[in-house]
Amino acid sequence: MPSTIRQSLEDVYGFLFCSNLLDDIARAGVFHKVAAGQIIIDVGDGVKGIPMLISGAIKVMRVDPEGDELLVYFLEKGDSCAMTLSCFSGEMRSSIRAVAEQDTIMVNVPMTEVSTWMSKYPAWANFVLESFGVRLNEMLDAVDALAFLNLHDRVQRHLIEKVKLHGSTELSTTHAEIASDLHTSRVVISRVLKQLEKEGVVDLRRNRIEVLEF
DNA sequence: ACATTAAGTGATT
DNA sequence: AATCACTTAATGT
Repeated sequence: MPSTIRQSLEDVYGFLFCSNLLDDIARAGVFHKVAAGQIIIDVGDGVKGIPMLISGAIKVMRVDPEGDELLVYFLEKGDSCAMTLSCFSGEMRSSIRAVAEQDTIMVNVPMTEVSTWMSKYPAWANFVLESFGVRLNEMLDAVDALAFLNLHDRVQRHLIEKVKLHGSTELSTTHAEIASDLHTSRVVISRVLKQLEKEGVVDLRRNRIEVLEF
């Protein structure tokens, strides 16, 4: 078991980190297997470390006081989450909700190690800073989409994102779920999807959307 | 066959 | 683009 964990770390992060650091991660990191749909962290939860994805995908979203959600970005294999990095000093609570988009394997690195390795391993410092930057940019993309794109284009973007993420043009999702991701109502998603179907962009069936054009 | 859940649609704001 | 108030279609028991 530990050897397979060490091996998957090697597979995903080996090109970035030396074997000493990989050993440290394997030793100090806490491994989690999360089933699709499961909430990994919720608004208000204490943040105990930074997650590093081994496989699968995680949906990161904002939640309004009524409990309605808005997708911010996805995390994939090799990604880390920047929001948790802002919890460096002191006890800070999560400002986002993270849900497993697929079955996911990840390792959680405790905050204490995150900071000691910053000075010990340049590659680690680089990784942390860079992933912070990438998250920030993805967040700006999400803001842009919200501010500048009409719903039609937002839906299309979202579908393409999902296709890339799942590595398949067959998406098993519902109109209601997309509506929740984009923070709108199911009825308008159904209408937008009907429109996209007329344009030949998608093929619609119950619980299934096939993206034909992207 | 019946109940439940997903999706389609016209009308209204 | 949102909401209401249905209708229709697909699926599970």
